[in-house]
Amino acid sequence: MKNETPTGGPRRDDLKLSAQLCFALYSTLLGVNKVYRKALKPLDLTYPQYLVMLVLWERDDVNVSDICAQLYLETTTLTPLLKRLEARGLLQRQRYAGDERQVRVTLTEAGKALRAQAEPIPMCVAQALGCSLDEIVTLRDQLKGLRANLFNAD
Amino acid sequence: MKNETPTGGPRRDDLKLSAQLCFALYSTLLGVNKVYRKALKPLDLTYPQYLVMLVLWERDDVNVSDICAQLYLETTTLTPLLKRLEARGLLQRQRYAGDERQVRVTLTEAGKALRAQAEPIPMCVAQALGCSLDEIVTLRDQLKGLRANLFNAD
DNA sequence: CCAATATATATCGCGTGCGATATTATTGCA
DNA sequence: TGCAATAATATCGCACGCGATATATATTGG
Repeated sequence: MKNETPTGGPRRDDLKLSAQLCFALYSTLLGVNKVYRKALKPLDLTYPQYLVMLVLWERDDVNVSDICAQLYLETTTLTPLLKRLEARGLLQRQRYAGDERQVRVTLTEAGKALRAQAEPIPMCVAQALGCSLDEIVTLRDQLKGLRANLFNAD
Repeated sequence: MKNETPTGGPRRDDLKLSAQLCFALYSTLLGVNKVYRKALKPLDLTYPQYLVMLVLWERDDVNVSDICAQLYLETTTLTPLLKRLEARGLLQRQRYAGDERQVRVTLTEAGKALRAQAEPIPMCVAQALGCSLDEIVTLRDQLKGLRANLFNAD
């Protein structure tokens, strides 16, 4: 027995738990965004914009789909976001000569300089999370597993 | 020693872990939305709209701020969402006679009837999550703790 | 070599999600 | 009582996030 109905599917309570986990994820992320919004206000960056900058600070000169893959986002989302960062002078977008379909994204000096200003962000976030390192690591790894399942579903 | 610097703050690696947890949350939720989008397509509901319907199916005739509190959303987000559901004929919004500031939300017959169509949703989601019950419960409860911290941070 | 196919990015439309602000109703206090 | 403070909801503007679709370039098969 355990968690199976006679036909092998999950029980009714199990289904509720899954829905509860999803809502916990949803509502917790609202809180994450709230904390990042406050922390990023001095930089005038949104959380997704900050994620893009993190990618570029780690490795400059990547194409759009590289960023998409790393951040689990669609080009549909990234193209306008990148254009906004370009308009602010933080990065440049230019067609790649070797393959004119690709657009290479590179940091400007202003984009590189912003990294220094972003230094206190992780500390703000760590303090807001306020939970133990062990818990953070476990949670992170469980979420990675969940994410893999969700993106592979169908 | 352990996880403290001489000044008592978190170490550099700890900060990275917090950021990694936040990104895991962010990207996992993208997957959750993806799964719900597909499951909810026959109902023509978004995930937040579905959450509102769940609230109302559980307890009808609530005011806007009740829903806000339950879903961790601002009225700014809910008002337009509720107006869309009202326009679709799933619910009604009317000022409460006892306190004209409040707006009471009640399900229409169509709104109640939609519940039957929503019955297979939790199963779709449970299958997509594809992890053990124990893990789901643990994750859910850890996230609740995290959420409380995040919403209480400053 | 050239047409069919695949790939990379962009455009459009719509629904969140929230900060700043406005509006109306209620409450509290002098 | 009357007026300031508070509360509940709404409006506006902007940035995601993605499905559907378009466009341009590259690749592949005949």
